[in-house]
Amino acid sequence: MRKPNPQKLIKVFNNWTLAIKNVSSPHQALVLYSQMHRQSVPFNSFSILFTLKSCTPLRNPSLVAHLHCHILKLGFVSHVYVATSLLNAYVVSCFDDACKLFDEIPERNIVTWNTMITGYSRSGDVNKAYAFFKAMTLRDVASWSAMIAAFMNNWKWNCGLSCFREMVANERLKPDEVTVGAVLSGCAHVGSLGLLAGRSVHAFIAKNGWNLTVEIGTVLVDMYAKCGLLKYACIVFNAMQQRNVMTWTALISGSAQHGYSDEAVSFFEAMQEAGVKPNEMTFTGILNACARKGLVKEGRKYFDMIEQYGLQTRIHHYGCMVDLYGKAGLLEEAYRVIGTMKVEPNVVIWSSFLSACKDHKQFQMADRVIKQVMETVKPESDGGVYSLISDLYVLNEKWDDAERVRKLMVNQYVRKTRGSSFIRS
DNA sequence: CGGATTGGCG
Repeated sequence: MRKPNPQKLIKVFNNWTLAIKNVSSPHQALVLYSQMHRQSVPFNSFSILFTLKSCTPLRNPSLVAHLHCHILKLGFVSHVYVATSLLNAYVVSCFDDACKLFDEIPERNIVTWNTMITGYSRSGDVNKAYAFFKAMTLRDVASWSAMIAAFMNNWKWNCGLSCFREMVANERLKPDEVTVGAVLSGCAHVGSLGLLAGRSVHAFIAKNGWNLTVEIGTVLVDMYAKCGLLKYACIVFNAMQQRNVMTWTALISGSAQHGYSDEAVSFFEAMQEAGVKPNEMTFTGILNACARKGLVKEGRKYFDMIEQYGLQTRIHHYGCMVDLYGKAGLLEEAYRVIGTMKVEPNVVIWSSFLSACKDHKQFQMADRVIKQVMETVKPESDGGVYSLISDLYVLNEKWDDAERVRKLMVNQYVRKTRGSSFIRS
């Protein structure tokens, strides 16, 4: 990896603000920012804006608070752009602080309000987001897109769709790529429930003669694939002029999700032939495909490929492997995978392993992990894994143990979020 | 001289 060199940027631009704008990491931006401070270079709104923007993805509340102090001292809170950018930084790191800041901002504009809609959306309070949306005297395309996304992300996909329809009906508003992107990713999120809506959005795109850009094409492919209409996903995919990793990943993951494992494998191979480099999510998709159909040999090959591509092996990847070996009855292998993990196993991993033990009646294998599972997973945080353990004891005719575990389960009606799909093989 | 905040990472 190349070492960042902020000094060089100053020489290149001979201008602190432009140097900050052109950094490639938040760290570089902060180095330049603190140097400006030390050398008493006067700040302007631009230098603060670029620093904020580059640090926002870090989602570090204390860093944001630190920058907030500087902004207060320099008197830039009254600058709408700076204040809004700061608000956005709080929205993604600490929403409570964002709310406090919003009340203190002396001058707000549409963008400031839009940022709050997204904030409430992210915190799961779609009603509050809608209250803000309604309270606005003027709304632009971004306001509508943010509101639609808020509905979609909070499972109010029918509200999101009627919001989109309302927008389309309004002559003065023109939905753009981001708007339909929000609608379509919402449709994809709810699976086949969103298919009808997704198709109507596709019709909208076609009717208006929009170009099938990479972004639009990818969300369409994702929507159709997640809804189980692989055929339509392929039609869109083939019609696209350009495709990127996300396009391929949408196709692969969608196929895997609906049990089209062989297709997923072919798509993965075709992607490699096309010279597109897979990312971590691509591997989650292809490993998921292998797990569903018991493609052990292929799964192992792809799993090893992750590091060959210089990517990190994430917990999802391990989860797929445990699932793959577990479903195939190779419990010893699954157990070995858990042992080699570089991160702590989570409840998903344990559930997957234990349910494989249950299916294959491998009680002694389950016994090797039960103690550890019960130590790391609290019964109130996940009842599902406790009922699995109890089931295993019952099947093994260890009635006392089964009873002991059952008593630990405080709430048997644990609500579980699950994907919805009517089209499932 | 210039250089701007928001809506979407599948």
